[in-house]
Amino acid sequence: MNSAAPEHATPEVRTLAERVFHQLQDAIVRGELMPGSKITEPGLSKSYGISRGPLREAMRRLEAHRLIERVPHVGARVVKLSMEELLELFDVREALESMAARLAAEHMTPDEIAGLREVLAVHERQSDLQSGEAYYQREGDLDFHYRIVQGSHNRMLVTLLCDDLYYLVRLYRTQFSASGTRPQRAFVEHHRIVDAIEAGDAELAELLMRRHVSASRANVADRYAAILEQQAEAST
Amino acid sequence: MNSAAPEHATPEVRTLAERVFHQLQDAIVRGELMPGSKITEPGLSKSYGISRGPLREAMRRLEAHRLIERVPHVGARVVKLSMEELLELFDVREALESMAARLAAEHMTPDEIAGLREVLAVHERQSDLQSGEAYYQREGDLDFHYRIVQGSHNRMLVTLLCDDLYYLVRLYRTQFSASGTRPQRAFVEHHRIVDAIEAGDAELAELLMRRHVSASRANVADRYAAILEQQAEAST
DNA sequence: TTCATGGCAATTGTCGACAATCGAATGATG
DNA sequence: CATCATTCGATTGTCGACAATTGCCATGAA
Repeated sequence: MNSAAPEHATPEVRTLAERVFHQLQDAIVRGELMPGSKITEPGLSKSYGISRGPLREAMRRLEAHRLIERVPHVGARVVKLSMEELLELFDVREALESMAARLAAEHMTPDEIAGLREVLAVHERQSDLQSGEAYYQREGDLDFHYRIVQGSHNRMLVTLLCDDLYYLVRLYRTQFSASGTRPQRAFVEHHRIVDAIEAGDAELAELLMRRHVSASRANVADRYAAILEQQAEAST
Repeated sequence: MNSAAPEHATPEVRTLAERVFHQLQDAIVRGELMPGSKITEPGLSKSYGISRGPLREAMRRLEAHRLIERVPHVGARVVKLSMEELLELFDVREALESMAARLAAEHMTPDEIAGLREVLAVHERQSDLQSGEAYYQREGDLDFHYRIVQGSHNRMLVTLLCDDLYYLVRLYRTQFSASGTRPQRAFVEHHRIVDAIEAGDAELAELLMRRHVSASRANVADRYAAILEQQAEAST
């Protein structure tokens, strides 16, 4: 019908509910629907031009992916993670992605490793540019982690991380992006992880990924503390 | 305090969809709806005496919890894990629960640790009985893991394991229950994990839990191999 | 026999309307 | 003036009916 929307590589849109689900997912991750804002069924129903049936189904899927929170008879609102919950998310990532790195070192194919190196090469070119850092921090980093998770060849792991948790990560990536020398260090860590995977050193890959995610978590925590302090100063 | 039976008798059933969701969840875990069997909306709608609206919502939630699989315009069927996927599930558990044990050692309160010891005591009394083993293998073990996960005080972790993955684990627990001396060894491992948690030794708790889940995985794999061999013999 | 094809029944997707429930504004009362 | 009960509006939960798509089965030809 009206295919004016910038649909890029839409995965399986065989039904209205699927389409509006992806649209809402994108709207939330891009920040168009701000965290904590309330969303009503009639409102979205009108703005998207569909009935409440498919919309409810889409919202149910968003709830399953933890992008919105619903309470019966009250309504739904876009998820708003507290700093505690954001750090908890990093703990889960640390556990899951270190396991993924271990499995990737054991099961990744040469083709997949080559693709991983290509991602690193792209990052290197991007990081030469000043403006490249923003991209690297925002989406490029996710590409790297995506590939390793998929390289684990563990469907359960892929579903949990790529389908469920990474949308949450993307939601807060812009807010607490890496700072200072963190991007450069992260880039080096990425290289070492790939080296370990290519060498088939599962234990090392696991250890490096664990430290990588842990360092990323610490960076976010530091940045949050800095923001808090700055706000405290400003209010005096 | 409450009995060791994992009857989360707090269904908090404020809506029809919630109720039929829990009913279906129970029916699947108890084996009344066999894995791989197809379920139709009109069928369940009639048998549960509700409209298709709430039923679809319940099925959406079941899909989110990975207890059923749906394909658009075709239908839904109860999930049927292959042995590969079951072992993948154990890998995820190993990563998540070892992290949970580490966090539990750091954050568990004395009260929670006391409750954990009480669970072990119940298990010891049960394992004295011959018939107790069955209980221990089936549900009692889950109690132990439940409490440690909740002791991590990490909401993300609790949701992922208790709300999502443990129902899958329960589905296949009856099929590949522990065998031989495994129950006794598992019991000893449980004790050592609690000791580590009580001592606040996070690293040790993490290591022990990792090995515990890994051993459990190996036991399932062995049992599966034995069953395969047995079937091969019978067919000759 | 085997394969393609057309129609048919069943199931899923979608819609609009009605009923149940909640939150907030309003007014009464100490 | 503060507190509480009540009413009202809006939103969510539920239902039945219609349209779209799928899989099956019979029919016929190579």
